[in-house]
Amino acid sequence: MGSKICMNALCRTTTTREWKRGWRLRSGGYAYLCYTCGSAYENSIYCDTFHLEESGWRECNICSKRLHCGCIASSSLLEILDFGGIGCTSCTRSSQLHSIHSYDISNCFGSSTTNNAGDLESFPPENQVAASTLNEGKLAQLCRLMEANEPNLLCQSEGPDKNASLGQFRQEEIVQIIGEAGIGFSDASQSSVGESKFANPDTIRSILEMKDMHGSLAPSLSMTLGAPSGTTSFVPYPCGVVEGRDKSKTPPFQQGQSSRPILPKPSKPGPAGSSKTSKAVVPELRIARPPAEGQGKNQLLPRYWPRITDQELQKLSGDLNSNIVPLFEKVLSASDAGRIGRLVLPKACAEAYFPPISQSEGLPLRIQDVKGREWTFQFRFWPNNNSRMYVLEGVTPCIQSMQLQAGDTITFSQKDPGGKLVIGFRKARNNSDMQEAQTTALPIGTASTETSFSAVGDIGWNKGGSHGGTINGDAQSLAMAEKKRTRNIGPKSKRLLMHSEDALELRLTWEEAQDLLRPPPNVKPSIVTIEDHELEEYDEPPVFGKRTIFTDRSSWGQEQWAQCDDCSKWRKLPEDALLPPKWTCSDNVWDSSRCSCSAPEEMSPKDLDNLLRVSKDFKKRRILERHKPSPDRELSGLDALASAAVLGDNIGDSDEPLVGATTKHPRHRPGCTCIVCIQPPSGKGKHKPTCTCNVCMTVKRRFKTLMLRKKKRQSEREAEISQGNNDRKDESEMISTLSDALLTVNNSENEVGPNKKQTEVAETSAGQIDLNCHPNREEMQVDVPGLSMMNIDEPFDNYIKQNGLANLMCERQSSFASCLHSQTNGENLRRLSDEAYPEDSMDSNPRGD
DNA sequence: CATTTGCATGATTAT
DNA sequence: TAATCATGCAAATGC
Repeated sequence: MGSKICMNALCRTTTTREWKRGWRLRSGGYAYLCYTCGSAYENSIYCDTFHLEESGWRECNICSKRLHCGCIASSSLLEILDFGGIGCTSCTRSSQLHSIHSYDISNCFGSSTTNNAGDLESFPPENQVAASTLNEGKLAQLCRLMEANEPNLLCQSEGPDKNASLGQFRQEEIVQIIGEAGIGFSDASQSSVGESKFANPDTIRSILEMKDMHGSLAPSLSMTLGAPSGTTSFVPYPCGVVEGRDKSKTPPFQQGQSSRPILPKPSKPGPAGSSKTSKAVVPELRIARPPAEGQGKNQLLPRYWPRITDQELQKLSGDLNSNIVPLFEKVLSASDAGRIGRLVLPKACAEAYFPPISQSEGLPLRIQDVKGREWTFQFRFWPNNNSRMYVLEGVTPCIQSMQLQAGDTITFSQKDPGGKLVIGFRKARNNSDMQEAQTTALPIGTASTETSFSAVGDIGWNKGGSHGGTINGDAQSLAMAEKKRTRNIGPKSKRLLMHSEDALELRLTWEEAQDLLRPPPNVKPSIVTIEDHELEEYDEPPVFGKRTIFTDRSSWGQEQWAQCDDCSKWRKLPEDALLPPKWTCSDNVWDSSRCSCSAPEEMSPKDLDNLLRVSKDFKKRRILERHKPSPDRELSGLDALASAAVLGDNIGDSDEPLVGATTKHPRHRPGCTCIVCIQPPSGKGKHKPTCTCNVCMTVKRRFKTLMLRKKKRQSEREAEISQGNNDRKDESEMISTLSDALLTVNNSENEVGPNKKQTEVAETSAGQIDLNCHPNREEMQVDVPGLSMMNIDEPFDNYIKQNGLANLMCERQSSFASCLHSQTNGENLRRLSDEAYPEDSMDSNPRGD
């Protein structure tokens, strides 16, 4: 299994375990969601828990057919591939047939297991030429398969054992594609060994690199990262004899390997212009490049792979008037960016690219910035658990001059030739931008969510940014954005991102987004029949469609409803209708009597209200199904809380105990804004009812939010009981108003207009309670026009009195929690207290304070 | 008393 | 379970 890295610069989670679903596009892009933050994983193609959805689209990992999964009644049509994802059965079968005709790739390129994979000099010249004629599509497929199996393999020398472990199917597929792509090899691969001598990843890589060497095949890679000859003169600190380094774990270098972005591949050129579409959204993908040569670079975690774009690289090379080889990069932690001035270097990076040091004191390292200025840092290490911890000391001035903060990325490159180290940076974008990127860019296969700056502003210094600390307009806005981002993410970028409000929201919006994927407009699918099932096959990636709602009313059967973009009237559609993003009554080809905005709505306001509510319930059930805890993945406390927030009380109302109530809470650290961490140290005085400290105000606010929700749910229940009774309408409207406001605040990326009905449909992505969010942000949630939180002060006080909680604010956290536990109607409060004071539900305070 | 320094700890991730 | 690394923390040093 390969590891995946979250593309979110502030997350960068690498995982091999958990996945969100996503899309793979023919153009070569992959988009899966980080389980941690909801951003897109990079180089991801497979998923342990890949499963067919009740609707939506999937692409065969082998033939790239686009399958409308909604047509698929049985998963027997698809096979879950060893490496994840799906393949249609016809492909898997044919691939197995094809595999016996495989070419002996290694023979073509020399011994794949003993030669250095990238050594183009070992290739017969005719092969190099031949390779340039490789069918790009096939190679792209090959790339995908390779990365599907093990992205890291593309840059690693792996022995046959490892190769064998990748699974039979996968190997066959690789060979198949190579075989199909092998038109270019045909001359040279005479000795076809039919019995599979499967492609070694190195060999595959060599093919890919040959492909890269020829600009015609990889235009976006034309910016060389190494010596254009294919061999490189760049071997930083090659002697690399360092005490304590485990040489046995360091495979030999792959000579002649030039750094290259591995995937997504450039979009296929084609008449359909799909590549245009993709590029329109994200002009240039930020792809992790396999690391350049260096001692132990094969151990470099992909999270540290440089992600400089070709454009940026070109700019940087131009600025420094030298060929630049990206080495690695690191997202700054709070410690790195703090005043302490120590930048912790990833061990592998330090040992790969920095000079070997034997003394803890290390040595001074002169590093140039992109402006040509020279900085001197102390490169040293600390002994740590029989290992070393490498740090760069004295980075504060540099960090400050670059105006970097935790979450930003610092990059290390090297001039070639010369080997001069170059330091650069990339500012992280703020969260809202990232969210936007999630919902717009991902589904069409562009996986970049990281940064949005121009090539000029990306790597390098802010224009006008100076040592003097004066900030010009651009930098000021940047600084403000950064401030905002920092507030949202917090200084502990990675850890605090866990289960943050934004992440939870992203999970939902992504799931919702899945439901919005539609066939590309004006494209007639070809129909393929597999095992008597007709499948739609599209050459174009899906597009975002219009949101519709489904109802599951037993008396009516399942229905689909859509809202006209012009008149906002709701129109009934066939259950399987798929709408384009923009849809109006005039597009209503199913009901000629209601194909005009002048036609009255089919439903009465009352029915409409019911419809929306039923739809919401339907959605809740679906989400509940999805979030149903499994032995593999139980909801953590915050997951459960988020689900509860989304689903109302469905979870909490059940007799089952809240799964994962003993949630792992992020380790409490300074800067953490959770309710635990913002409280005063224990034993330092009690709070009075009138106390307005952060803790009390937060507790109060959260209590109010809970009360509000409870009231809302209660109203809904009552309404359901007396269905059809208009008595509830006023209250419902009030709730809807609140919901609208919340959605407007929280869900701006959904293009939710002022229309109440429309926003209500989008409910699943809003209204969440997050006990770990910043109090200031919560103000937004309660700042509802006409329904100020102040209005419910009274219920809050009453509740306190009724429940004997007058001492609520006076008690310390533990007594608060236990007090709440003792209340009979405190289901929400119980959750609140469990989350707020996990010490009660955990074995101990991890910090022991 | 503030800051720096060196190391220890433990959360997280990789194997 | 091992490795990594972010950060805590106390001793050392400086002002």
